[in-house]
Amino acid sequence: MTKQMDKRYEHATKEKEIYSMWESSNLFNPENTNKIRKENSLPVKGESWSVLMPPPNANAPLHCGHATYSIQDLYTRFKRMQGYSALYVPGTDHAGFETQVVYERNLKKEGKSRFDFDRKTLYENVLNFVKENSDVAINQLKRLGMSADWSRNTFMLDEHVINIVYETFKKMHADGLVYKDYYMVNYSPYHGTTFSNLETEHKETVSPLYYVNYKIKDTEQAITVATVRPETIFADVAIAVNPEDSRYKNIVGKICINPLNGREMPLIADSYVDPEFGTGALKITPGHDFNDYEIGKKHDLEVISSIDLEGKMNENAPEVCGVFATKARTLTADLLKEKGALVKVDEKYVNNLLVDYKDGKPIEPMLLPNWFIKMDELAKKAAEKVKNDEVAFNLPTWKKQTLDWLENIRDWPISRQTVFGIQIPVWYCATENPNMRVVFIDSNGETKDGSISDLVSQGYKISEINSGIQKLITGKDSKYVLSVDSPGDDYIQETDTFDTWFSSGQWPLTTLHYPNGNDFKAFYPTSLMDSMWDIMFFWITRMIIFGVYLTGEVPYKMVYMHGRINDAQGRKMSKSLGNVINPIDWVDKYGADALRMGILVGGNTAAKMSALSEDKVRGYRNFSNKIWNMTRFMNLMFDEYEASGGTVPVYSSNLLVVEEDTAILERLNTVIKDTTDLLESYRIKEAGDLVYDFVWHEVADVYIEQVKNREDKSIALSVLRHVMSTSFALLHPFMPFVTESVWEYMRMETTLPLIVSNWPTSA
RNA sequence: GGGCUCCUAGCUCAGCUGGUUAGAGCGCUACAUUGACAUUGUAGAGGUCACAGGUUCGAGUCCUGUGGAGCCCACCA
Repeated sequence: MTKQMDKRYEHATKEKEIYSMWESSNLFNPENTNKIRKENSLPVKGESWSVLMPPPNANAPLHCGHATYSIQDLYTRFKRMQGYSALYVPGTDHAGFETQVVYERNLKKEGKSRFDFDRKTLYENVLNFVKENSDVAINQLKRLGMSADWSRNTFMLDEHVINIVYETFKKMHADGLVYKDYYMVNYSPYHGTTFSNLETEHKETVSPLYYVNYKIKDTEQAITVATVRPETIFADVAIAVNPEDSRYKNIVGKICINPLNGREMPLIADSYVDPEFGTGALKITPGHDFNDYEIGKKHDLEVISSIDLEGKMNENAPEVCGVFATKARTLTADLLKEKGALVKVDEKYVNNLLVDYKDGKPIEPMLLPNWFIKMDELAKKAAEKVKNDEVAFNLPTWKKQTLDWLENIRDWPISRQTVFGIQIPVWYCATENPNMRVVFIDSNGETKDGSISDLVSQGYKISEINSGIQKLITGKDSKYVLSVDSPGDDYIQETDTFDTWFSSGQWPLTTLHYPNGNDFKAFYPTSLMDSMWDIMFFWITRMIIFGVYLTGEVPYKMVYMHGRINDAQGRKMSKSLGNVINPIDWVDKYGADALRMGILVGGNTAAKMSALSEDKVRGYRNFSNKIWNMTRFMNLMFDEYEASGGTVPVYSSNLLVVEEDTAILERLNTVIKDTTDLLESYRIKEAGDLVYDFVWHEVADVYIEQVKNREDKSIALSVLRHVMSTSFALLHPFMPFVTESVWEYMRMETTLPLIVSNWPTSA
């Protein structure tokens, strides 16, 4: 008699027990599982198989999207059972900017801001903030059943990670791929940092359109220009019209007068200007507009800035100097009106305002010195690999999109003005760069702002400046030394940090300890990369770029793009809709297996979206219970038969089976083959559906009913045990907990846990 | 403006390279339930596969167009 089974499958207690059994037996570690399989005479392939976890934000709870990590776990379990040296490498991210934003919100509640701290203190505070709850994500991932090797857990700010990132930067610098330049960047005065193009959005906004007259020099004529940003007129340097525009042909080449400051500006012709739009005349402000900057370069125009880094008007706009740009807009309009230059205002004009993706706050295009990576050569090499199918994609569209992006790539601005991140390893000598501007908190707690030479002559020591530094602003041509540690007492380190994607783009290298680590040798390139399509360009493509650049190989052989998990009605989950599902709630309620099945089989992970409903998850909870009760019933039959003196032989093909047995065994054989093939071709849903249907509607509904009436119980039970244990093994990657739970009730000779048992093979 | 995807039962979706009476889960209806499971079983209703053309012996599946939904990229002052 085996021990009694509960009437129901109690997922809450079972899942806890099972996971700690796996963990304490070290069954997620490929070296150990290989050893165990060998000891048990199970086949071990020499080959390794690996997948990296896209690092969730360390201290934030998981959202439903993270439940898709089940895909990674599914394949790890599948490959582990097939005898590969299967490794799932976990990790968490510092999520630099994201985390800093959250931290700053907390500061705001305390009535403080980032400006109250020097750089170092602020960094330490944010890091502690992250560390306080750094295991939130990890513990929840364990609840989902992730069989990741936690002994290899990597944090994005681990020392070895930072070192690799530094080495890469040095190599890129040595290869001439790094440069510093003034560049029109997406600057957010609100966040105090720049954003990459990928991190900005356009938001439809009603903005008044102002029609402004610019007088033409030595005539009574004027040219009218429409603009939504009159405050930038202070920085206007030209007016452009389309060369084909007959209305303006006779005035091209003349000089017009800036209505605010009287600057003499050329009237130029450029085909960029759309004669149909507005008045057909465009003011050119290279200091505050991306397109104008390009036109300005083409026509060799001066770049003037009228807005500073805090979003306030500067000395080039004396009438409104110190006023925030948005406010200055109406003030400037009033000024124009006074001067008789304002023709009319269209109050209902709708345009697309550039904002940041995080808070939707306006972006100010600004000319700032920035560190860049030259992308053309890097992208070209990566594109070649993609073109040659050195990496596979689960859908052809992802290959196409990757190539499109790689072929139209622009240089990558990698400096961010956030504190929480990996500081760029560049140092500036104070004496060689006397004009660098420094903002720092001195030993009296006062914030000082000025050029380094002025501050030194006021008696400040470089050491004092260094310890209280907040921000260093250097020019494009400032002299610098590339170094991780300070090259001397006279040096100040660059305060900019790397874009988070610069470090996470090297995730396959950092987690595996490139270039000399054992894991790098054993597991690179990895086998699978699974991610949602929204970070295709941020992350997936950049990992390819870094991987190819440093190792000559794409860091993974296969990219599986999964879709977004929507609510039951197919709507995107969002706080404002109030339809956000906490995945852990459903793990509590229905079990991790049920949630995993809801994602993996209830929807199609490869589709762009997939709806997740509570009904579905409940349905799969019922399936868990079905599995449990099938096992329970099999045990009751075994007990009864054995109590009457019978013995059930281990199944073998020599058994004298009847027609009913042959039928189910043949089906089992087909199911093994099809499930394996479907999984190998990444058709997860179909594989899961197949086993689900077989277990419930063929084994339980039909075969078990037949067994009830069988006279030859020994044969029937032997076949039943074989069919059940085999199909539960097929189900294990989908529903690891319940299948492992019933495994010990299979009355088999082996005590080997299912997780390291053999993947069934068809006859 | 450029590119892409989707439209199959009340709901959420499968149907891969075209081939028997179009499938699943949930929901619904009726019945059953004295060896496990009511988190159960059996049976059933329900679809002119968005629409219109075309290719084909044959189209949900391929092509063209129309309508609807959505996504990505770029962005007009």
